[in-house]
Amino acid sequence: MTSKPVRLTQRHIAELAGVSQAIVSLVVSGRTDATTRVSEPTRRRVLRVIEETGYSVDPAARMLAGRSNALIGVFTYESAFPRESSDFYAPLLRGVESAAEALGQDLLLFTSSRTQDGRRRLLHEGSRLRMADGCVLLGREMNGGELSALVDRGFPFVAVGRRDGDERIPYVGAAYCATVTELVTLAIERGHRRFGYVRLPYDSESTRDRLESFRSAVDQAGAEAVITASAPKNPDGVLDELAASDVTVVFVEDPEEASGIARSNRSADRPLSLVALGESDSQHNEATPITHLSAPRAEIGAQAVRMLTSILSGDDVPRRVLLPCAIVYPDATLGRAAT
Amino acid sequence: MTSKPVRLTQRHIAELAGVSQAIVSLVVSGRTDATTRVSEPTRRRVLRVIEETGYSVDPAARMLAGRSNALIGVFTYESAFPRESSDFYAPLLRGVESAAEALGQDLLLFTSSRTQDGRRRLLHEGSRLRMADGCVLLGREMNGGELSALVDRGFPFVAVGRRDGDERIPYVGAAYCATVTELVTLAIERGHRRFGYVRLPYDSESTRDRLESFRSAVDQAGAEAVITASAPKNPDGVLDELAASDVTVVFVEDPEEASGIARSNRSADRPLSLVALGESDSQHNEATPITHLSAPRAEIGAQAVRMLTSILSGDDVPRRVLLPCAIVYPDATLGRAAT
DNA sequence: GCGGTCCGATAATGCGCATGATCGGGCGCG
DNA sequence: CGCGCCCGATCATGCGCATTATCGGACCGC
Repeated sequence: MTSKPVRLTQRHIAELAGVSQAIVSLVVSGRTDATTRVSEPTRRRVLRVIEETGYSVDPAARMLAGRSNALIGVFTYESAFPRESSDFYAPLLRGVESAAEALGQDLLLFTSSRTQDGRRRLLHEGSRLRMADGCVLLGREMNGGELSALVDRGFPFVAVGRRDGDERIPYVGAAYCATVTELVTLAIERGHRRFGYVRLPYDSESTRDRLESFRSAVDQAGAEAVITASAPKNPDGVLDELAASDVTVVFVEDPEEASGIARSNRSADRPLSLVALGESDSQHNEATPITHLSAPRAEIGAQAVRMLTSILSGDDVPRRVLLPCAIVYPDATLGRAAT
Repeated sequence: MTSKPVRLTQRHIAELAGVSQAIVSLVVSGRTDATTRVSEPTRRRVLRVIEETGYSVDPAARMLAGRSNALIGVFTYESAFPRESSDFYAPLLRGVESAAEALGQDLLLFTSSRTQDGRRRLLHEGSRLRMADGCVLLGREMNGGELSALVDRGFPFVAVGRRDGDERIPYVGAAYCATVTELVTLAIERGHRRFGYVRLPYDSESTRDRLESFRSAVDQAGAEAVITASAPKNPDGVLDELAASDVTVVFVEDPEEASGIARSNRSADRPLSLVALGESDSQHNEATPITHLSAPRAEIGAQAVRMLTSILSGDDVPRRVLLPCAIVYPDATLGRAAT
């Protein structure tokens, strides 16, 4: 049963309705230009035939003929539907989807990109990026060179997350900076003077951003900062190390790790104050809340899509946007320092 | 700084390489037909120019010219990245993504045009369905008429989930039937004779499927079935009602509801045995496991994509597939009936 | 009655690519 | 030397649509 579908075209519709193909085109695209018009009876007749036949415009042809196709590319450096760090992608994609929906755009997920040690490559021979009008880029880490190359080629895109390497790169990110400073200030107010910081092992704009804001805020307040590396498997070790440094409050970059540390911490002799500089889905389910910073991921995704469509339509909009973060449970695990 | 999008075409490449456009086409599509050939030096020259310029083919044009584009459409009746029933879509999409990746296909998510009371419409004027080579359909409920219309138009697609309305509809689903029967048999073995069943309020193939298998398996065993409606807000009420009917084991369709009922149940005087006929993500985090049935969602999604590509390449493959479910924690909440 | 105007519809063209038809030239063979 | 052959490359066309230029007719005012 090999189906041989006779492709319906505007020409067919035109014949059935007794008009020219051009009229059909005008009707379906709903254009009511000053220079071109369709009489009401004709329009109705065409619409009726369309309805009866179930015709729909061939998007490829429309795109080729010069009109954009309302196709937004979504490139994720890792799997878009991961089992693990779903708390990272899921809210972003939710935002992307809802904005795309609101704008009448479809989403093109580049799943076919060849992979190099688990990560997808943005540019490679036969890249299909151009299939979309423009592209939203998602990933914790991105290759700055690739982004610059994209700019060079005039391909419209928006990165999600701060990318300061090349100033021509448009992005939407989270204003970690301000909120981290705010959190430090809060801790100072509550009497803390020695700050621990558990940092993530990799070095991206956002990690740097957070660390720098932390450092400078702590310095500014004349307090002390003790930076230590992440050790997800060994929360006790991290805590011991920091406690030995006499810190009274710990800032943890990775929210998952923060959960582990929080658990150890609760059973410690003298629990430290704890702040997570991020948010994981599991934190919602957690019985005991942690004071943490929350990036507006859904909003960031949505904003990225909106920025992209603005760019595509030639509007002159700000191309580097940082959205404010929230402080969740400010009183949960950020207590007063023992005096 | 409005970028001048100088669209690179095969003609440009051709000029730069000093050949004709046709040669470029042959090189990029890698066709080595018997009738057309390109000498090695020429091919290399063209490839070099392509590399230097970063050209890649315009998919719309290629599509229009009749070649497929390795583009798989994904249509979800609801949001693809929902906050709520993410346990439904997420594993399916994970499977879809991984299969697409393995097959070198990209994914086109139809997020545009949400028209009828929050549900997306599959067919509507201006549908972009045809931009994809074929389409995978996801959703708890689908409009059978629309599916038939798709078949009529010869559009290649595969539904996820059993759709028996029109026998021409290809699908990949879960073999609930066999596993529900298995679970009933297990309960019988453990001495249960009066079975409660908490059903979902809507009527789709899968709910019907489960209920019917339940009914017939219980009948077959000469046991009694008590069917009651879902009442997610009132687990105590449901339990009381069933306990009053002297049932000793309860089958709950909705996994979320099952969690609620399980909680009430544990604190009851005489806990009933409990079986959930589905799986939610929250069940993984739950401290106390529930005996439940698990549909291989990721595998179903992957299989749907594979079936679609097979159909597209004209292979004659089975078009209605049900994948076996698993029974998880068979001993957790399905105990022996009090004698 | 005639030029002018506006309305409604059509003809013609090109978007970028794939592909069958065509072409030219080098070479072997008789 | 001439014929045919095949390799390598080009030409020409059409996919379905949007769009511009064009056309014909009804209607207006003078």
